[in-house]
Amino acid sequence: MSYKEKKVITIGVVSELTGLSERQIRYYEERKLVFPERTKGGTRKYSFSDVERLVDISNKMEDGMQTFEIRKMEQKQMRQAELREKMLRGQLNAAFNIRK
Amino acid sequence: MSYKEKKVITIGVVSELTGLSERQIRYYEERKLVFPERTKGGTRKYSFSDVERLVDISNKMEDGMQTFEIRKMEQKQMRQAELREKMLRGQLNAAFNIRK
DNA sequence: CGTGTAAGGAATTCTGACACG
DNA sequence: CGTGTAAGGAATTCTGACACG
Repeated sequence: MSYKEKKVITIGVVSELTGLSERQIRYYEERKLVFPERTKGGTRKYSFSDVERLVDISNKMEDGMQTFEIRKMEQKQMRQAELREKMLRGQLNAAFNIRK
Repeated sequence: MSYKEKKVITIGVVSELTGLSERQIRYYEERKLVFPERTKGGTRKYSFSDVERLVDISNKMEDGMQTFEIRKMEQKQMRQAELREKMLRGQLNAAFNIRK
């Protein structure tokens, strides 16, 4: 796994990197927008990817979007990405695998 | 600056990532082999690059090398890198900048 | 020299709740 | 709904020191 995806950053540092309060960061987790890992002791650990996501969320919140709208939007993008991949696979199969 | 160089990881996580004890990690800092940053409160923060360096140090220690030898070796590599760059610059100057 | 450990304290994080709106 | 805050406790980290070798 790349460094960008590795969950190693504590919430205090994430707060500094994003400009968000720890309260906000925990709340966005409660609303299923970010998914930190935990140490054995229970301390949250985030990735740089999470930090990017949080900055993105922050911008959308400033634009007046609500958390459930953001979540819905991300899910939609997820579904579309899956759809694109599925279609691509289908075309590849059709092209190379004419007969079963 | 790239994610790899950003100092964001606390010593506990570094310990897990490297397999080194916190004691060892702090000692290698004392011996000038790693240079973490600090939070306002004084907590150490490391980069993924530091983690790589620590793994490297760990291997050298297992090979029976002493901390001062490791430091000396790294300094030598540093000097050689500088030298190579200086020579490269000189050649570029000679090629493109014939007259002052 | 390199590392483990117990010690005491400080910084960091956690959760659940009340508040405002 | 989204966020601030005070509260109490637990996890994490820090430093300086003693120990072994």
